[in-house]
Amino acid sequence: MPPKDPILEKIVRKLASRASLDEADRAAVFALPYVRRSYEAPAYVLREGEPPRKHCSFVLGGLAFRQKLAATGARQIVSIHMTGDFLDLQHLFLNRADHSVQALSLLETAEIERSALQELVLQRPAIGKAMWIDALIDASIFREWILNVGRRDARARVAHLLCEVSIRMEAAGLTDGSGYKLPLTQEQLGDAVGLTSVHVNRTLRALAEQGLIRRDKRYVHFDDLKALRAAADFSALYLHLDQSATPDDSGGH
Amino acid sequence: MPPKDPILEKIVRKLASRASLDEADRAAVFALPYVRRSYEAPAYVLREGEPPRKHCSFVLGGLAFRQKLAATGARQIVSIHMTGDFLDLQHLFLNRADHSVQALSLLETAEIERSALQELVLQRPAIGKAMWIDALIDASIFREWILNVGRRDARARVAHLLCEVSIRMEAAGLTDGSGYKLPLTQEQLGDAVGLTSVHVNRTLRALAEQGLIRRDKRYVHFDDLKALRAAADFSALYLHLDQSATPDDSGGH
DNA sequence: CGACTCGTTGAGTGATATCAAACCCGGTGG
DNA sequence: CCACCGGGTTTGATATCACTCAACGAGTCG
Repeated sequence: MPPKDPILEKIVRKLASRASLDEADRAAVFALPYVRRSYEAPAYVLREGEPPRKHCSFVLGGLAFRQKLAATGARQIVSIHMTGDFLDLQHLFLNRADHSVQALSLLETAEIERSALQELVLQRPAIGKAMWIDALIDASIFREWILNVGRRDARARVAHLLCEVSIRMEAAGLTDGSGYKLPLTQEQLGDAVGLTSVHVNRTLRALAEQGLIRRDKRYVHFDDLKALRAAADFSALYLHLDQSATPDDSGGH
Repeated sequence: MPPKDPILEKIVRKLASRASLDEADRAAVFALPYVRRSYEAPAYVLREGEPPRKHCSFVLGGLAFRQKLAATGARQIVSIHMTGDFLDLQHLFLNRADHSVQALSLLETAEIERSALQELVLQRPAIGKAMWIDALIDASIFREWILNVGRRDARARVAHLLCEVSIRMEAAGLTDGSGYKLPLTQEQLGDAVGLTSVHVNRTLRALAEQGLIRRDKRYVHFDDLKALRAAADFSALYLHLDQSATPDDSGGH
């Protein structure tokens, strides 16, 4: 067998963690045409209102976020993405982008042809299932964010975001669970939780004073994860982490 | 040909509006086993934390909503559903429910076997595509709600919800565009937009005083839809209505 | 006729926004 | 090496939107 492309290998691994792939599935992924690309920090991957791009991004490294704008000019970040995420699943079968996607740090991607990906998703049940799970988890996170922004106070909101980012980065192998370098400015943090950057600042300070986090510049460290989660009203159920660890293959074939 | 089941016919029509189905696709849908069921107003269709049900609901009539709870007991409604919606797509391939679904009014459904639906979605590309579109539009609405709750003031928030419900009800053939009977109590309205029922009440009054809506008990009437939409910062892009326009039922009759 | 739910209104409070200024720090150019 | 610059952070003072608490009214059901 020829040596496999290491990038497609990553995609295979990701999909295989969500549903069990047979040899034909793997071969189909390895046949996928793609190019590598990188985006500098505030670059747009996709702009609201545009028709979908010819390519779909799979994140190899770096961070990205989705955002929408209100008429007042206020911005709302609606999700954050990292290594291993597909950025375009949310538009895979839609005719127009309802939000923008931007690079948050230097973003490295594999750009896969959209039509080829659509084909795979529709024609290969196991791959389709894996992609469904990915898209559904995204949607679950959206729902949690509605709750976060709609019904929690500032303290819980930012604590919740800190927890989510921490856990997801850990799951993606980007940190251990004890802390990380905040990838967001306080302004962006505010845009993600529906607060002002000023208030985010005060809230972070309060969390630190209460001993829930420790900060050094951009780094946040969690000494008492349990207490932080309690303050955040955080339950990991909505991340459906069980579905990225152990594949179950009901419904496949 | 034997007379077709009128309920499965509805499902076929719905799917056909999203992707073009061939004869085999239609036959597969018509072969779906289902039972009718109805839920009385506050009944749960699905409870947060539970494993998925054996059946998936397709709404034939009435309204339903999704909700999540904060630790404080505060409730957040994260979406509203009506005739023609599938209620369980958001969990179709997940192992645990991350939110609850409840009947908002007398809810009439067709309950389709989950495994059969999974099978259809994965094995039949056209049906899979139609379901993808449905699920992705749900997700798009979630994103808009994050923006609504996170970055708009009370006036715009409730106006936005009024607009969305109006347009979706109109698209589902439940009203004309000029007004409708509010299906939500003010408390529920508040839970949907992240406000108190008291403040919703005042906000509705203000909208009425400004001539943006007219109210008679539970009925709301829109005289100046344009102005209301402006106040709501409403753009229908996120509903992706172009993708539900009833096209192409090739080979149907 | 109670008993209930839903809607309405008022008064007082509080959480978060706004406005404004200073500060910190890494980077750049003189 | 220093001066300056600019983005991000921090802090204070004040304003405001939405919440809380409380009461009452209207409709409905048993």
